[in-house]
Amino acid sequence: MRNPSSGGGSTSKTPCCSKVGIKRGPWTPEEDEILSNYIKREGEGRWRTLPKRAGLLRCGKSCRLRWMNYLRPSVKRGRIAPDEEDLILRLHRLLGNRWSLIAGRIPGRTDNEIKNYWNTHLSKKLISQGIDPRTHKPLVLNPNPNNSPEIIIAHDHAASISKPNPESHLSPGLLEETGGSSLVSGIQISDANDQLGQDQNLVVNDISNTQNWHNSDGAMTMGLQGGYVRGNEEDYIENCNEDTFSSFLDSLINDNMFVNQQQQQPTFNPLISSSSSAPTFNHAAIWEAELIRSSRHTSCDEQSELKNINHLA
DNA sequence: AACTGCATCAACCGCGCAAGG
DNA sequence: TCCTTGCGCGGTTGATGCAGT
Repeated sequence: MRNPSSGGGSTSKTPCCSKVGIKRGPWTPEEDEILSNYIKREGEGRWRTLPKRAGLLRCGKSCRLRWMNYLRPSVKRGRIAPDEEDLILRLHRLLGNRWSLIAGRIPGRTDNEIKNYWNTHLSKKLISQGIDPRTHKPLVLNPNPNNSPEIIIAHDHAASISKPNPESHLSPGLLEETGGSSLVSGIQISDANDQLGQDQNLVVNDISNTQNWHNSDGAMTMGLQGGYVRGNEEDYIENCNEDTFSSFLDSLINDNMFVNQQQQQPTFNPLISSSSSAPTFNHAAIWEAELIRSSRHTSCDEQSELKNINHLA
């Protein structure tokens, strides 16, 4: 499948994958059975040593991946249902390419499966609808008269593809608004070329005045206006808990939210807008930071969280 | 039947984070 | 405080199957 010499954790961090004699490529039914039986007997974990203990000529990472994405009893096989697709779309708009978080809210689906489905189906679907799959905002036609029509990414895409500024005091994964317009409403579209550099300076040097955040995927843009005092941000984050966080996220993916917004904004398109009412934005900003912080520690609460979205899934 | 191009998805890769020594 | 180890994540690759010619 791949060149064995090229990879597999060539660094010291994952030496197991570079060992000679480690099998790679597709798993055989026999290997699946060995792995399944072993994990059912001994439980998950200790992936690094699991292959040796189980008698498999695989690296630990490969075993974990196979179990997580295929062999786990809870993994649901088969096509993504329309309601699941809808949920993925909403969650992606909120969370960006945080596939594990998205998968954690769709029972039986794995991050790998959702990621693949997104890349092969949903992103193309959105593009065909004139929506940037990364930002969930409308693609804009480049009015360049010299060339044939060209689709370019809307204003804030520069932020979505740039790396977090290490000097920023925002949490990793958070990026400041670098585009040319406010996105508080989530539906305001601006010229892709306007004043990018100026805004970048604004962000770096005067972040306290920046009114909008969005994450590294540009998926969730949130205003800090409307009375939110940035100095209280840390308090908010420190005092929040997983249950409240879960409730917040659930509220964001709840149908009622979109219904209400449509009532308030007749032209509102839930697929392309990242908007919400101002109070929600304030909370969203807080929770986005918390989301980043907790992104690697949500599994322990996922069961309870899943209960909260059963009505959606 | 043979070939080509495209779509799909399982699996791999490299990186970052957290925990422990 | 530093280093090592283990784990998990998102991005990417490549084998495979299918449709079209």
